Amino acid sequence: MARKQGSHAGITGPKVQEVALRLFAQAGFAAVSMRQIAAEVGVQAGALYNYTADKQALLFDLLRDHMMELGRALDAADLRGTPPAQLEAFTRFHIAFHLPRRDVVFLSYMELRNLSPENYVRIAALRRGYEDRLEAILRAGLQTGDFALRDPRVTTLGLIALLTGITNWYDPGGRLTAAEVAEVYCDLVRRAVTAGPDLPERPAETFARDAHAGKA
Amino acid sequence: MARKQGSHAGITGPKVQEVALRLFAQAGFAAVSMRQIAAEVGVQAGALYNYTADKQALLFDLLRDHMMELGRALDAADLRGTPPAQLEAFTRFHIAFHLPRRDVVFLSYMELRNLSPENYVRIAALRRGYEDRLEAILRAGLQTGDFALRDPRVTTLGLIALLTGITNWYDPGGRLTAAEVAEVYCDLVRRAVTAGPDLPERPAETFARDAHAGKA
DNA sequence: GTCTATAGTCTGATAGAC
DNA sequence: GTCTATCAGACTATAGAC
Repeated sequence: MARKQGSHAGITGPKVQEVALRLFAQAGFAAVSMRQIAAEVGVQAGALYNYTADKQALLFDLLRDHMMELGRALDAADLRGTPPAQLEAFTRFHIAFHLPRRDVVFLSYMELRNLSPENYVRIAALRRGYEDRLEAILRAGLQTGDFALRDPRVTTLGLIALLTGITNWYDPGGRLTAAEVAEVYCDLVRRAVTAGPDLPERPAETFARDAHAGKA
Repeated sequence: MARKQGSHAGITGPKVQEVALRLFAQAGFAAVSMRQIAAEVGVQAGALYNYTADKQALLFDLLRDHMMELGRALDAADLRGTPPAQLEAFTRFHIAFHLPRRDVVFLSYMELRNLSPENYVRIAALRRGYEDRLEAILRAGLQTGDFALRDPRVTTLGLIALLTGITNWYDPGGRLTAAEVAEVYCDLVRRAVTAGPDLPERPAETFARDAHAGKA
């Protein structure tokens, strides 16, 4: 111990990402200094620049890696069956993926504004791709008549906000297990969009006059 | 014009709050300097300290004023009638109040971590009071049999996340008017919690074993 | 790959003139 | 109530020794 110098590639690199993620999530990107990160990693500030071009690249890499892992995990998930079955599978996938990653989820929403314009566009495109996967399920269910909803795009954004919001309050040591929370939310999501005999009077898609224009 | 000195109480004071809110929301509390705020207000940095004890008091005052105005506005809203009517009124109120205040809503979620512990407790208590108003409506609807849901507390937090999420994507110049968005969300909220003849098999409140313990 | 040292700039907050 | 001037420290990023 007490080694003050030497080569640690393969150890320091991942540790920089880990520490930066934790500190950014706790205090905010702008509030965390490169010296703080270096101190927790166990090196001097200058050494960080062997692993990142600058502070903002550190943030971008964290967000990009998160979004790409999300996409890969969804690809690997089993989202077959009828639209209601797909919706339940998506709901459970979203909760299961996001709940253990509360730090980076918080970062993904809070620190987009600290990305450069080009980097922002890249992250936003990845997010849009994920949203589109849910929207496709909702549209399929409209076609089959399983779902009744006024606007697939807005409903998509609403459901994702509903589900992602869990990460803001969930306490692993709290009253409910993650599985119990997932049950509550599966119910909410399913009932929010399911066509039922009690509510036939409203048109399914009142505001779809420009549904593919890109804007929400 | 070109006046460099003089007394402007009653003008500068509110302007400091305005500018601070806008800059904090745009760039984050930690990323905004007192000099930046002063420059946009049109004074020198030192003059700000006539209006705030320090930078953090500026943030706390913004959040406290917002939460107290929210409470007063809800008190003034017409939330009578059956639980379903109350729920629709709450939904419309929440959207109407939050949509024109996107900056401070964003601040209220993102910058809680930059409050001192005492200040955090005060803001959290105000928020909890607001959440409890919705939870009371849900519990009333469970009693009357109008609503069916598994957990009033979790459902409350879910619905608030759903509704508040609108502020993250809504574009006043976009495809939908605020009134149209409100219709979509009224539908989602109502259907998510309404007891219907199609879904009688699930218990209304499976996880309520500790519903008043304080933790979600 | 990590160290030390440093350049150049910005920070929150205060003091005292007017 | 606002100004100017200033303190003491922190910041990102780089240079060069090892």
